[in-house]
Amino acid sequence: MSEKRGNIPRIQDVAKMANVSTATVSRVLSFPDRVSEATREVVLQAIEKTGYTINHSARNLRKGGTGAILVLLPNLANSFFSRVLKGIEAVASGYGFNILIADSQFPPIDEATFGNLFNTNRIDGAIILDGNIPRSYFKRATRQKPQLVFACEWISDCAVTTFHIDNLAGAVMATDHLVGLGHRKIGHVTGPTNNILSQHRLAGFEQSLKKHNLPCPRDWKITGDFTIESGVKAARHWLALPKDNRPTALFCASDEMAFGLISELHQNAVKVPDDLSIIGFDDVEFAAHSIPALTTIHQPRRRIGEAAARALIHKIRDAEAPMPPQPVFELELVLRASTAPLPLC
Amino acid sequence: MSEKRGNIPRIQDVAKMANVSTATVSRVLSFPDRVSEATREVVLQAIEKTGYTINHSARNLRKGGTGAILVLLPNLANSFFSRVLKGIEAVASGYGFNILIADSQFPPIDEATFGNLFNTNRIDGAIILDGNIPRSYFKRATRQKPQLVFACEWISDCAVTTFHIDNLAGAVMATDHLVGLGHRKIGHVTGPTNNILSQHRLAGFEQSLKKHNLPCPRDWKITGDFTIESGVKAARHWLALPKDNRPTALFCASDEMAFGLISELHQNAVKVPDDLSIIGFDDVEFAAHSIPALTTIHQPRRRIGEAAARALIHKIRDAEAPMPPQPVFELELVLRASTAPLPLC
DNA sequence: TTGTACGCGTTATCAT
DNA sequence: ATGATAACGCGTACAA
Repeated sequence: MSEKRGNIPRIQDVAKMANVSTATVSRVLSFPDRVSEATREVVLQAIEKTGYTINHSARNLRKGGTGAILVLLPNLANSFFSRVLKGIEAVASGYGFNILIADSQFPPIDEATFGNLFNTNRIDGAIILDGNIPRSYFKRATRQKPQLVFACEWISDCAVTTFHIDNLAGAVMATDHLVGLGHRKIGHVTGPTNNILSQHRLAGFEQSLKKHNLPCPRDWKITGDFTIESGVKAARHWLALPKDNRPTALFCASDEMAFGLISELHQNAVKVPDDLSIIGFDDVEFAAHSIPALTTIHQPRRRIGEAAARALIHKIRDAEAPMPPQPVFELELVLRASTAPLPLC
Repeated sequence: MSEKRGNIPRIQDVAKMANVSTATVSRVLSFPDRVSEATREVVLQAIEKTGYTINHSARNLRKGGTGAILVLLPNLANSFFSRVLKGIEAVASGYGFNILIADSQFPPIDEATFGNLFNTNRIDGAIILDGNIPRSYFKRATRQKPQLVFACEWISDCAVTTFHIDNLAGAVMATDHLVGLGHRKIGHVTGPTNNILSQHRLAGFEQSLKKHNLPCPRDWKITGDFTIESGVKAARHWLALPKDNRPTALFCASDEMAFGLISELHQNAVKVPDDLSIIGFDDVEFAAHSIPALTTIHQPRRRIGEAAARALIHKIRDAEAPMPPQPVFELELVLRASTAPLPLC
């Protein structure tokens, strides 16, 4: 009860109560092994009694770190990312790191804001889930750069560790599925053109079609941007196509777009999957409960977040140490009700 | 270019370059007014040239704060909360605060973890979005308690500022809507029994029925827990009710439950709204694009988050200052396709 | 194994 | 208006 200073207990108070030096208390906290059983016991009790907890500002100042990591994601309101974030949060908080969150797309982040965030004086490292941050942002940032890891998305030709699924393979799986159902006219609703995921998924789509000797006119590749709204627009695009020559199946680069698409088609009395088969990508929560339930490609969002966080913390602790091998994230085709065999007639 | 120490520029480097003392540099940063126009100019240039950025650990240590706020939410993977979080993030980062995120329900937070988080040595304040944190957790926490604000949910009889909509009024709006459509047999799918929101929404539901002299048998109040899965279960409950005496309309305490409900009904060939009208609560993203589009009560999630964050920061800056008046969050009945007039036959 | 003493980078206080 | 300097609380050489 005899602490100084507004009664918030400091390491000194513990030291006094335990009749040891502050150094010993510190050691008990950081390297319990370097302290004798007996004194450790006493110190631990004193900590308990005083209610002492470490002052992170002081520790970080002393150690030259911040104890914080930045998570930069395109859109916090998107449930896909919040799942990844959950994985990150779980491991980061386990290691005692704070999380700094920032949106990069809504609204778009400018260079000044980015520089302000991506700064050794604020964070020890960053997990970036947006592959469209301009390269120049990184170059101009402070000379001393925090550790960096990409997740889900990434910047090509950039020697930075990244954690993501094999998007091309996933797109092949999805397209193969449609082909397997007998569809011959297959279209694709893409993500934003400049997005790396869009590009890989488009490539997978094209690779599958080529493998099966199937054509894909320009008109059947509809540009979207991953959002529900762009799915709605894609539906209008499809509706405007000539009835005798339009896709009987569509591969959407995101579940969200598939939802928008199906919803708008429904407004126009087009039945999924009877009139048109639709497959999505991601397997968000809602895919299992939409009407019709959405066939899609599942990716382990949470595990990706966890892996990225673990790797980043590893880097922060020892920048030189070799990275542990990157896990392979398994993909899974989840069969539900939005795809069906091509009617024979 | 002549900084010491691993070339990360410190306030001293700026001071030297500008030929002033460190104190002056500090003042330029914190109280520009207390410095002459001329020197301010020089210092600003020096800051620019050196690429100096503030060291938050040092500042926080000196100031006796942490620069971080905790956001404790029931489930990060729930899109309702991620929207609120977005509002919080926007204002917190604007004021230079870091955000510490933690899940309180998945998995349930234990007292030790909570105490570890809710600690003046780690955070300056907390925004709690979970009304089911046991009171004892707060009592036992460190004597020095961080500032606290509730949002969305809250603990009753607790003299803590909270930001939330009028849930009872919202429930009345929803139920009145069903009554207005001619429904006389109206049921309710509740949230978890111990949840404050569930209780208020249930109260609103009952109040509206009473006002209209409508009965509500026990069987028509179905206990859920806000999740999609509990909506599915509610559907099975409804299906098991006698066909000649079951609700023709259902008010769901969350959109998620409404989705699960509709999805499961669809599996069983029950048509919404033809066979059963359904209204939700929250107006999450997806409500506008589900099939059928969901009639629901809209609440301004992002604004709630912003208001809570602003209030908390206000408290942190000056604990004694009177709180600004709490904004009134407007509710809105959003009419879509999941509710319809009771058929006359 | 333990204690002493200094420094981490900043800001508040007190001078000037 | 500006400068010198003493804290802030902790970790870690180094000495004992």
